Order: sequence, then C-alpha cells, then structure tokens
Amino acid sequence: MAVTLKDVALRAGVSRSAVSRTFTKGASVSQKTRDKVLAAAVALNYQPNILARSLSTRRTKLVGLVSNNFHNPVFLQVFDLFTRRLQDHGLRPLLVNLSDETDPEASIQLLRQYSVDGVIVASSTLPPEFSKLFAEAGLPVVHTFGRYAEHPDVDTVGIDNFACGRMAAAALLSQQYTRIGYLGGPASATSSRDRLAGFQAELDKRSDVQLSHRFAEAYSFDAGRTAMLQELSTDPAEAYFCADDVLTIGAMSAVRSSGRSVPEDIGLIGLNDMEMAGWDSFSLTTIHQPIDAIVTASVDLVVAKLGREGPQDAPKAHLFPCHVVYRGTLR
Amino acid sequence: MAVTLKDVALRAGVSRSAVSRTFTKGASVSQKTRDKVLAAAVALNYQPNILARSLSTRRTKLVGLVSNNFHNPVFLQVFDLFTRRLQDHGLRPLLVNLSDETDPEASIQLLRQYSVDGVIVASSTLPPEFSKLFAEAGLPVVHTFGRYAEHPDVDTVGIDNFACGRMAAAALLSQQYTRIGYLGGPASATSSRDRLAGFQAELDKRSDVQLSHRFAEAYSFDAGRTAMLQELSTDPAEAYFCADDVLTIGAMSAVRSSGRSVPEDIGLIGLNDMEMAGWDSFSLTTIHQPIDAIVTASVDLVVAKLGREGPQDAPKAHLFPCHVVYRGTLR
DNA sequence: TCGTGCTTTGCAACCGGTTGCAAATTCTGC
DNA sequence: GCAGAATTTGCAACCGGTTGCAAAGCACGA
Repeated sequence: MAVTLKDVALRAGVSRSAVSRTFTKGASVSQKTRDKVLAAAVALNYQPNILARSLSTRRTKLVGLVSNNFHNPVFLQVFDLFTRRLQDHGLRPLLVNLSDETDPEASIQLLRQYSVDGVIVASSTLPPEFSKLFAEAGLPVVHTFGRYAEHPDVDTVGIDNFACGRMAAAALLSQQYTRIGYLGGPASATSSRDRLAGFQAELDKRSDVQLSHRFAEAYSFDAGRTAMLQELSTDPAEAYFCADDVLTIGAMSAVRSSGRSVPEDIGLIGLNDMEMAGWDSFSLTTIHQPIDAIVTASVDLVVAKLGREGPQDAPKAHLFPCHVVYRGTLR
Repeated sequence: MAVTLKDVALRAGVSRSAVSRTFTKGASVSQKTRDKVLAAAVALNYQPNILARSLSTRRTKLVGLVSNNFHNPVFLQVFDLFTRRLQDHGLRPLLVNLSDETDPEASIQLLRQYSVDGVIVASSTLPPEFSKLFAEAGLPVVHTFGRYAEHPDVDTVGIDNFACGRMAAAALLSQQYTRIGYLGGPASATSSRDRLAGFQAELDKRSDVQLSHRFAEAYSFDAGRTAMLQELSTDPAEAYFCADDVLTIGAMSAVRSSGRSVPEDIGLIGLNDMEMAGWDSFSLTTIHQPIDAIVTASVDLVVAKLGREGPQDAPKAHLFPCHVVYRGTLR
C-alpha cells in the first residue's frame, strides 16, 4: 500500500541509501542522482515515514502537551499558541488530557512509549512534583504556568503569583477598600495558594484592613459562582481578588443574581486578562498575564533542550511581568 | 539509554520473541516465561516502543485531529471531549492547527508521514472537499461538524444546518417578528450558507416577512460585533438569527453599546448552546447542538473504520437533532 | 517405553528507514 | 594519460519491535 524507500530506489534505479540521503540534508549525493530520486519520489507520491526514521535518529519531533485545564476558556488560546509555535519549529503536539486521569505514571508511560522528544506541562493546577516525574523519567520537560521557585526541579515558565497577589492588593488598597476577600481556585493548586500568600503579605501591612478568603472547587464559572453565593449568604467583603478571570465572571454572576451590582456594591479584580475579560458584558478589571510571551518562551525553551545532547543546564524559573488592566469592576 | 526488548530478554534469559509475545496478548507464551519476562521488565522499567511496533503492525494508534477553530470557546469543550473519547479507545490525538495554514496538502503530508491510523477533521468552516483529500490519500477520515449531504464523499457527523435555519425561523415567527435578519459566519463556511438557506426557505413562506442577511468575517466575538455595528448603522431588523453563539454575544455587545437593549429593541437567537450561553450576563436563546453526542459518534465512527481492513462502507452523514433553548434574548 | 499431538520456543526475516565503511567513480593537477 | 585526492555510491548492519515456521518440549494413552 504505502510507498517506501525501496519503491523509490527501484524506480530511480539507485540504492536505498541514495534515496535516504536525498531526503536527509547535509548528506552526500550528486545532483544527478538527487534529480532522479526526486523525480521518482514525486511520481510515486512518496512520503518518508518519520516514525521509522525516528528509530535510527532517535528524534520523533513529537512533543507531549499535557494539560488538565480544559474548562478555562483562556486555555483555548493557550492551545492555539502552543500548536502554532510548535509547528513553527517542525514539532508536533501529542495532546494528553489529564482531566480524568489521576495517575501521572500512566501519562509518563504513554509519552515514553511514543518516544516524544520533550514534554510541555501546561497547567496552573498541577504541582511541581508532577513535572518532576517526567524529568526523572529522562524526558526534557518544561512546566508552563508552573510554580515559581528559586531552584525549581524542572524548567518553569510563568508569572510570579506571589507578586500578582501583592499587585491585586495594591490595586484594591488604592481604591480605599478595607474589607477585602480573596476568592481562590482549588486549594490544592499552587497558583491559588501563592496568589493568596502575596495578597495577604501586602494586606498584612495595613492594620485597618480585614481579609477573608475562600477557595472555589475549580477554576471555572460554576465554581466561582457557587463560592461567591456562599460569601454573599453571610457577610460579604467590599471587594474580592478572584484568582482567575473565569472565576471572576462566575462571582460577578452570583453578585448580580443576588440583586447587588458590580462595582457599586462589590468590587472585583481578576487575573489573566483573557480575551473575554474585555467584552463589555464583563469589562473586568484584571491582572494581565502575557500568555503569548509565556507560550513562546516555553516552546523556545523546549526546543533548546532538544538541541542539546548531554547533561542539561540546571532548571530555571522564567518569570514574565504582569500588570493591572483597569476596566469597570472596581469603584 | 532506553531499555529495549533485548535488554529484557537478556535479563530474563529468554529470546526476544518471548519478550515480544508476553507483551502482545493472544500470543503463545507459557506462564513460566511470562513471569520471568514480566519480572525483568519491571526491574528494568521497560516500556515497549509503540513506534517501532507500528512498523510491523501498521497501527500507530495515532489519530490526526485537524481543526481551524481555535477562537471559538465551544471548541475547548470539543477538544476536551475528543481527547477523552480517543483516550478511552487507547488512541492518541496528534493535534494539527490549520489556522495559519492555507495549504491542506501540507497537513496531509504531515499526517501520512506520522502514519496516523485515522483523521478527524473538526471544523464547521472547512469544506467537504478538504476532508475528501484525506480520504483520497488513503486515510480513514471523519468530518465532524461537516456539511450534510445525502451521499457525502467522507463520513460526516454533525447537525442538519438547513433544518436549524428553519428552526430559528420558526422561533422568530412564533414571536411575531416580521423584520428579520441573518448574521452568518464567514460566507465561505458551508455551515453559514446552509443555515441561511434553511432560514430563508422557512421565511419565504411568509410574504409579510422581510429578510436581510450579512456575513461576519469569522465565527468570533469581534466579527459578530463588527457586523452588528454595521447593521445598526443603517436600518436594523427587529430580530436576528446569529449563526453561532459567540457571534451572538458579539452582536449583543454591539446592540448594547449602541444604547439599545436585548431583547426589548432587538431580539437575538444563536446556535450551539455553548456553556457560556447560559451565563446570566448573556442568557442566550439559542439552538442547542448535542456536542457530546456528536464527538462521541465521531470517535466511534473512526474507531469502527480502523477495525475494518479492506474496502470501507460508503460514506454516510450522521445527523443529530437540535432543539431551541429559550432564555432571554427574544421578546 | 514409545508414538502422537499440542504447546512453547527461538531463529531469522521483515517493517521503513539511517549510517559507517570501503569500493567505485569523478575530479585535480601535472 | 596518469597518480592521487575528493566525492559519490552501495553494502550491510542497525534502530526496536513482530511473526511465520520449524524444531524442541511436554503430556498423555497404549
């Protein structure tokens, strides 16, 4: 069925090596044979089998793209960028959806079975220990949206969640809010905890400010809405830092459905600045995260690791600066 | 570096075939050797190389997942479902982002090079001719969200866009709208044109109804907003059928920013019923498309094709019923 | 104990490529 | 036209698996 090296060699009247060499650049072939081979290849519509090649070359050009965030709209943009950037480097994303997998070991086995050249873990909810397992299995790995550490176990690209927490606090303080709440994602997510820590650190400087906090079940609309409804049922704060835009939107929905309004009764500030945040139904004041730069850097990093052969440099955390985008959800 | 068959065979004191056979079910191995092999495999942390295996078995368990809809939030859900359903069958999605590729030939070459077992084209904007090229290249292909035809060139799963157009028309007529507009996605998308055709067919029955139409540049918020702003600048209709929810949300944004309100001044009905449609900021009246069923059927279909060896059954279109979900955007 | 039939095993060829090496060819300069 | 160097070529082994086939091992009944 499929056209192979041998078929082309036969038709071109040369050896299989000659055909192989015309398709691997830098190899020694005369123009004459190359022309013959190319003609035969075109005539037969030959496509080299990358997988067979990978047996010898030990390069599949496959990159595992592992994520568990399939419910946050910002990740559609993330996947779009990742696939494009990887394609720019001739790499192919093998998508692994971890949502219903609890066992990291399974995906590691999987990716090793497919001999992926590298792995990108794109998740703000998986812990560093998770990515570390990939590294220990000998796979070059980059953790995008991962937790910052001065000496991380794996290369990490993302933002300084602690600093973002401070930034959110400063924004709320500058608007003279004094009864303040934090609405996090899942308590198990490091991003949730780190953002709270930074937020807290900044607010602790002020003795006149009260801080409460609550973790939502997930970074999702429903979770944000549910958590905010609980807040509203007792004694809500004047303003909330929500750890993610989609959470913020859920919270806003809860506020409005309780008959209150944003920002008049309750102020909100989010994080991400996803496309939707600018839509006029929401008009979120939020902390902008430079997703494109983060994704591009992640891909560049993994590409650099693939190039190197032997021992890698020590893993490093790459942080990108964020800034507040003021729209309409703070007074 | 990597542990291979030979290493395991050596350690277990058996031949390579014995090792291979313990890892392919249905093969003839005695319990005794199987135990020895398994013990050695565990000790060495052996993972069979699927790509090497695929050379002999001609099965990679890779499925090309081709799409160009990375800007419509509903596709995040689509990707989530596809990856899960494929994983359920032990298949792995190789994601191909066609957004900036104009040449289908390139992705066909790519997928042939990786010897994918099958291809799923998940797009409502790519024409049937596109998927046909994959089929002609000998790849089992299913076009999800593709155009209905009685005798399609490739297996197609989706909804009856024409019928949805009629359904939208009926919904608007039942609310006594008489000056009616259609806001489509790109004019090049068959889904856009078919929905209009059905819409038109139903409205043509009524001589007292005026119909105008306009195509947006894309199925996106910005495109919907821009198109609606143009409508508003002249003489807008009383109600619009927008060919997609995200388009509807863009249109709603335009309506509101012009000082008008939905549904008081202008009624809207969308299509998809994506999760966001139910969020109370939007509360879209829209036509529900059973995405989960469509994706599941697509995967089942491609799995069935992989099982069969020889000539395939004639391609068929699989249609799923839609229904109107009434929320708050019609009077 | 031997012959029979069934199961298990290893050999060797193959899947579709790559690549070191030595032989064959072409190119230099004289 | 020729020696020597440089380039091109094909052979054969290898990448990590699978599998048809024949030989070896085994259990069983006579």
